[in-house]
Amino acid sequence: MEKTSGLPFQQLLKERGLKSTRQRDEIARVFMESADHLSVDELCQRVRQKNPGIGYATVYRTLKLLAQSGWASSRQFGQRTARFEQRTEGEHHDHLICLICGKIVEFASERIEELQSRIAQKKGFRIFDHKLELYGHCADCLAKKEMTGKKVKEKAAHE
Amino acid sequence: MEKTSGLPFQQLLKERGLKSTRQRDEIARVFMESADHLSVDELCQRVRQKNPGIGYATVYRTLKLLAQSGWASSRQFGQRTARFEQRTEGEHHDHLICLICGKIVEFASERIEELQSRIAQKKGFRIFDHKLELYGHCADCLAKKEMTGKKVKEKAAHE
DNA sequence: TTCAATGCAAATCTTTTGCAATGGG
DNA sequence: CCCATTGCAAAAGATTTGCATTGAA
Repeated sequence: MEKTSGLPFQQLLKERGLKSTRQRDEIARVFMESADHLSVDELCQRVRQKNPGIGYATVYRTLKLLAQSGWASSRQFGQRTARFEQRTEGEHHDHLICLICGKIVEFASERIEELQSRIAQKKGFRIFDHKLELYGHCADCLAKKEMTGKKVKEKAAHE
Repeated sequence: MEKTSGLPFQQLLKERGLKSTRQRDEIARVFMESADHLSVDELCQRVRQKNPGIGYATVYRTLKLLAQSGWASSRQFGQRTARFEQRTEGEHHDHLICLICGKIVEFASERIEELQSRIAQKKGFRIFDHKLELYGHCADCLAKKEMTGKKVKEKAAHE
């Protein structure tokens, strides 16, 4: 399985018959040097710090491009705004999400990764990313549920 | 691990200190006897066949309730409309998704399920549902990519 | 009776698109 | 030059919310 995210951005563009532009390069650059879980809005803000005038639409379009090429991947935990994170070659983290209070706990499992690759291979896919989310009730909310009849107030999807 | 989805809907409501209403009961009933991958819109249509006048908002609210309680789970493949499916006790299917053309292939892996349960248990969660999606390029799109420079037209996120 | 639930419409919010202008190759 | 890309503003949706009314308990 060859590395894709090691290639320079320009090469990726050429590979797909797309043009390299000031905006694309800048968006990609800023994205690549940013931390995890960036929203489109946040990315746009940062890009505009040095390049005012870059449009929201362009950020969306570039991000879509990055995602399709395996450089970025999007998550929508709270089911509102999508958040993007860089796809790093090795490590992944997955998430446990509480349906009541919205708490998110990260975890990682190499074993699961392996099984995933095997399945993908069998189906002829080349996988760049995966998303594994476990939904349920966290320990805290389970405890509260014991107090039957108490209405457990839900926390709004945040962040 | 006790079954939650075996309980009658009314019991679930009482357990959470909520009222049982004509609308809630009907929405839950119709939902439970429907097939997979129902959109909110579709569910609303069906409910209205027998109960015209039930509001969209109520369907959303009830569905949210069902989801929080582990009866329903939502997916957002194409990242547009959410689709809900009943959470059946045993079997799950997961998805391989092509980032270029949008193709979706289903698969199932008991082994992965097991690992998931183990992780959840370790973190104190009671899991009702999970979502596993593998993103990459399908065999077809990989083949097209060989023809470097050809712009591979993307299919709009559909359905 | 009391307060949660409903229905409607308006409000929000995210993401997409049409189109004229711009700029890469 | 030609056509893809951009920016803007408008559009398109999906989901949520405010509020007066209704209805369970």
